[in-house]
Amino acid sequence: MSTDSPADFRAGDDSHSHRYTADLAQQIELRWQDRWEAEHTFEAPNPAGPLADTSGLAGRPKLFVLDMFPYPSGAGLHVGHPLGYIGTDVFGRFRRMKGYNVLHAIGYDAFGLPAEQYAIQTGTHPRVTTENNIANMRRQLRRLGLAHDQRRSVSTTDEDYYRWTQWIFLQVFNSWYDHDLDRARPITELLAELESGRRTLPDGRAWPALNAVERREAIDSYRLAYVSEAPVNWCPGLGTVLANEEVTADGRSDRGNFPVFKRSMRQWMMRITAYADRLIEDLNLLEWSDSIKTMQRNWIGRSSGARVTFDSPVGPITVFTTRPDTLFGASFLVVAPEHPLVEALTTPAQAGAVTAYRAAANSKSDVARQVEDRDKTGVFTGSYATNPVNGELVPVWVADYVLMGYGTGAIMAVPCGDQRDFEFARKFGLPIPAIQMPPASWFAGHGIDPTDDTGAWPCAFDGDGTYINSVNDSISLDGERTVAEAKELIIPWLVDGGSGEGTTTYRLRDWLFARQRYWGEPFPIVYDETGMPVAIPESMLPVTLPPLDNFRPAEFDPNDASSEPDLPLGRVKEWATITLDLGDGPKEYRRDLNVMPQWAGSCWYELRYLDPTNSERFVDPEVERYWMGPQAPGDSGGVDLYVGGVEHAVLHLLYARFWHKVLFDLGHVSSREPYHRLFNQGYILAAAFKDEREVYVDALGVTEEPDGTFAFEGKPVAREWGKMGKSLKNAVAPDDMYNEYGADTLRLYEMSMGPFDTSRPWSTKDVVGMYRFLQRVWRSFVDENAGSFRVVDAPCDDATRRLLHRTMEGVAADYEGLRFNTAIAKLIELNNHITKAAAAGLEREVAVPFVQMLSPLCPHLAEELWARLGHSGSVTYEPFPLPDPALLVSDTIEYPVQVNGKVRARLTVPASASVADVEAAAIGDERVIASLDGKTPKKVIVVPGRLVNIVV
RNA sequence: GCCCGAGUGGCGGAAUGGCAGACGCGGAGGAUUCAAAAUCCUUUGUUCGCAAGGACGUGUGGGUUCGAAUCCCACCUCGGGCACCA
Repeated sequence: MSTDSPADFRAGDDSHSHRYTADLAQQIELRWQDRWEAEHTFEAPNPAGPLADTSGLAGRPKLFVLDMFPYPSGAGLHVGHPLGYIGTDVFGRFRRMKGYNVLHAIGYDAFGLPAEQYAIQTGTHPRVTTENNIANMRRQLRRLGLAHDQRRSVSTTDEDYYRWTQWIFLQVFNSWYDHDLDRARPITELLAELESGRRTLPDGRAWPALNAVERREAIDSYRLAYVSEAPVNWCPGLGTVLANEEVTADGRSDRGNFPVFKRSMRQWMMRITAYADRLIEDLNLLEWSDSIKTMQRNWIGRSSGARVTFDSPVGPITVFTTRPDTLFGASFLVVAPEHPLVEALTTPAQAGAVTAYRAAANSKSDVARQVEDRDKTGVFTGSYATNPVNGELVPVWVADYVLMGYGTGAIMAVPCGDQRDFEFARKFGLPIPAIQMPPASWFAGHGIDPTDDTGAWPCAFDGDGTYINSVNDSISLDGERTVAEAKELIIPWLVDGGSGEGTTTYRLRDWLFARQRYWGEPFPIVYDETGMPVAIPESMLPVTLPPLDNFRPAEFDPNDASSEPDLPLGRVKEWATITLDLGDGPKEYRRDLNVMPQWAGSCWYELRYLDPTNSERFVDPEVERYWMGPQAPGDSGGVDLYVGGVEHAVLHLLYARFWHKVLFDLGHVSSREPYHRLFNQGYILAAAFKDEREVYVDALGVTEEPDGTFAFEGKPVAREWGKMGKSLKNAVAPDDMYNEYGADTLRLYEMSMGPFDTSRPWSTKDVVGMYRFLQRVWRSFVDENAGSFRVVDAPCDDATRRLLHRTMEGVAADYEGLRFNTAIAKLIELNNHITKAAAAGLEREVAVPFVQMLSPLCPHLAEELWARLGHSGSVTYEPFPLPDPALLVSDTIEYPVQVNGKVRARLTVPASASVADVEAAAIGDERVIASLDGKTPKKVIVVPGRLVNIVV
């Protein structure tokens, strides 16, 4: 038997000419999709500007629901992609019926590496492939019946769009971070402060004493977007540098899995580190899952501690530590091989060893340093530094377990309290003085007797213990106190003595923003004769991407760390220079030849959805305030519901929050955060099959053998599960599902598979369950043989009415909580009841709310039935049915009666029965008496409305 | 190693302190059909029993409770994130 092949499940023709078949579904669906478009059904009015229609707003609360910005793939959509889109569509449609003005749109994140690589593969210009791919994706999404406002469907590659991406870049470029006010401000205000003398430069130079070039350099050093020579991630395999966030833990590109090398290069950076604290603090304002918040906090990696200065013969060495309370236990220093003082520290006797060690460390990639050798290596420099708490001379070592990129690139080693230092000290025979006495439990846990002789310790001790040996003339930490208490004692002492200060460091680095590729937004920047960047005037935006036939990047050996970036835009000689008059007469300028990373366009797209046709501003402030403004004092504002996969936990979500905060600081938006509520939907997984060469075979061609094994073309293959996609050869196209079952069935199936936030395996053979459900629904309304409408005006019976109203209550709550799978189960139960109860015809009082409840999930079928019920308009804005509270409570209650927790009988009593009545009835029940077997009940628990439990 | 999340029938899942397995797939039996597909009806956790009915059952072991899939502790397995970050 073949598995997962749509052809095997094709709904066949049959003699019932009025049955709900795939063909009928298709007719209905296409008809309603055309009508929605013609009637502009899903266009959401703005409060101002070209999309304004204030009559449509009257009294409606707003809802902005958003899907993560999709990349229009050349392979088209598979059924895994629309899972989130269907969920947001159902929710949006439900809220429309609850009276909301709902903004739901989707656009295209079409710049970037994948689009360029696809173009290279197909030998077609990315402009062409991108447009084709977008057209195909629009077609596929339209066929799903999503209630999107088409007017708002932007693409990052549209000149009207990237003009504003460049404009925002200039806002960032023309801003600086005022740490006193804790917000970004225009660079012009900085200039004014420096000129007036209200602010002085950090290095103490006087502003009037600087020449014009020095002044520009000083200003440039404040900008939120700046060019700097710094270690970057160079990826020859992709021909570009990458942001830290785009490099995996094992030192490879997250796209393409190519090796990445640390190299020093001059590159554009964005000062996201200025926002590190706010990016952490404002997480508290957001409705995001704890796991995503934790991932962001971890990525930013804030740790508080102290900088402590150790004097040395060649000058002070500053170390960063999170445990200044352990200073008395610092028995040596370790500096990174790249530390600037290494050369000076090295004594002639040690020169050979140090030079060799540095060379070896340098030749190893970061990957090798971090992954291959966890075994500690290092060499002594020959020099000693002075521990400020006790004046002891401690040796200074060089070791590659200390990273130049974190803290100060130098550490004080406290081997008794830090496992890495402990291992290092053990290996090189360095002293391990104890400065804390661990609790007895710690010794017991390691099976040794308590001792302050660290020679007996199996590992370092990290925690609260009794401080010992931590005394000098002016301070004592000795005695029982927590780590936090000890830190509070030592930091003021360090400050008083001028040997240290409390400080905070971050793992987060500034965002490397330039890419040496073709398919991206050009920088709106030129360089003059000084080589310093100059902004292109806003009036000249957009800086359009020049046409280029040979847009391929130079091909490098992915392992060639010494290769140099080759900028495709540099090939357009006539574009690379430009004559401009920027106020001092026409001059020739060199253009910036980098392009922006793909993240740029997705950092602000939700704002453009709000006001896509505005040619004056990136978004009208009134429109932004309406859709995204804070809803109450202290509210962050932002998108009401943002749905997407968890893979953007740090990349997109961190960058977009950063840009949004800059725009907020500059007064361009009223919301502090772009995405108020984030919901991570699960993925659709699918079986993938590998043959004996470990190569994936087309899953559609795999058959299941009677013994439960799998075969492809007669040969055995092994099954595994993975995200649906091209690389695993297990993609199922939505187009096939529309053809075999219709879009409503596909929507229903995807929503019924499981909870919205968990991943679930796709199973084409299961789709038929939802198809049968819709056939039964149709059959309830339409006579399959005659084609006549079965809805009658007679009232329904009491049991049906009660079930109907319970369903109204439950389905509404499920939609609101994004529990679409249980909402569907409730609708199926109601329909299963109807098919038995309404044999003579379906009562209108059931039919009307049933269609309304079904419509968010299956809008096409619902519209069709709604029309047959006699309505001329769409069901989209009909109020969602409200249950009658009186019908939600019943006259009688059935109590299960347990004896010692096991159900032994059932008891039906009037709802008005008192606890005592229920208890008496339970004890008197003959089945209960039989179960008691003559024993006397010790206790009888009656939970009103739930059950009775008798304890013997 | 550290931090999250999850383990329930043959399968996807429901129940978040109160009748375990809603709903769907698959299986079994039946209706329809010349036959099949499709569709419809009945049934379907395991096990003992002719039956009535009983026993067992939510990864494992313990605990709290009248009562635990649900809460607590320990462990096992799987998935995700971070990882020489001082």
